[in-house]
Amino acid sequence: MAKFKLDETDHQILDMLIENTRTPFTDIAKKLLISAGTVHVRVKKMEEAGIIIGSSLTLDYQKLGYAFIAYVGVFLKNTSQTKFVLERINEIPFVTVAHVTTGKFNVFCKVRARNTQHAKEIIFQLDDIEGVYRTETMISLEESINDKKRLMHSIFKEL
Amino acid sequence: MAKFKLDETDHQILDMLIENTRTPFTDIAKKLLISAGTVHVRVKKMEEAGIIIGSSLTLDYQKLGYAFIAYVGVFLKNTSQTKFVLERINEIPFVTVAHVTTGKFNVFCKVRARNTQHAKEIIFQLDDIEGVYRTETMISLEESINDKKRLMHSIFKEL
DNA sequence: GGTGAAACTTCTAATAA
DNA sequence: TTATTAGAAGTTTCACC
Repeated sequence: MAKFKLDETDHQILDMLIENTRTPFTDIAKKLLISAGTVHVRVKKMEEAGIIIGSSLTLDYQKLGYAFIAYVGVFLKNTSQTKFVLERINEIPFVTVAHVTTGKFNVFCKVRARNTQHAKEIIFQLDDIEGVYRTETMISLEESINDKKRLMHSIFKEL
Repeated sequence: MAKFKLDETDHQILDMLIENTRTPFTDIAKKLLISAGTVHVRVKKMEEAGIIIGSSLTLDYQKLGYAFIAYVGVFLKNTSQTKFVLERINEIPFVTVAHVTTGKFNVFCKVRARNTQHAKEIIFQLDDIEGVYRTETMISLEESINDKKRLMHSIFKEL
């Protein structure tokens, strides 16, 4: 697919929708001094181009009782087992992200849990996977940045 | 604040909105065999309770030319500098997440970049922060899970 | 490309059950 | 708590710039 070219208007539309996906197109139109129809067409184009993949709610996992975040580095006995281990990892609930990485670890996961005890259970499941040599856990004491909007701004400035 | 109790209907509403925040309440109502007004009231309550913090677009960063993901572990010269270093990290564009952690590293970051060269520039900025002893980079070769919906299902099953 | 208006759909709040 | 309802608001299409 040819690279999609976004202009300033697209950026501003994305900017408002990143903040709140339910921002009415009429509001966006008013702010950008264009018609609501134009906003609609542009959003549709970005969806069709695959720039906008979807939209999702941001929930307060703390309020839901899941405040514990850990990162787990996984060492494999053998790199050839990567695919198999990833499939097993995919089956473990509360492992929310997994990356195959170069560097210290072979695979790198993020775990979201209720508490220490719960996290321990999840990490044991990781350790139990055949082909996993050992794991190394980093517990998050405090989350500091998580700013999709700022990332978009940085990207737009460069584009 | 008292812990908010979500029932099965709330779960299902969240479930549909997590998939697509712009799902019309009328559609949700039809599927759950309740009225759109009820959906509206429940969503509003969950927003007021702070369970729903907001909503955001999912963009294809690959298509935007930002396919490179790295995790960077940061070692500090002195733990007392954590706050200062975090503030500096916050100022670096393309560092999208930072966690204070126990375990191997003092601080742990996620970096989103265009390519290796770009990532190198960002990591140099991390290294240059006063109080940072050294950093250790893990490059993501492949992202494997990232499923908010499955996490929600796991949480709902437990609640 | 964009607009503006029409037709259609959805939201939202008040009322009633 | 939920349903109904009706007016307000938003979306989406399209003929025309």
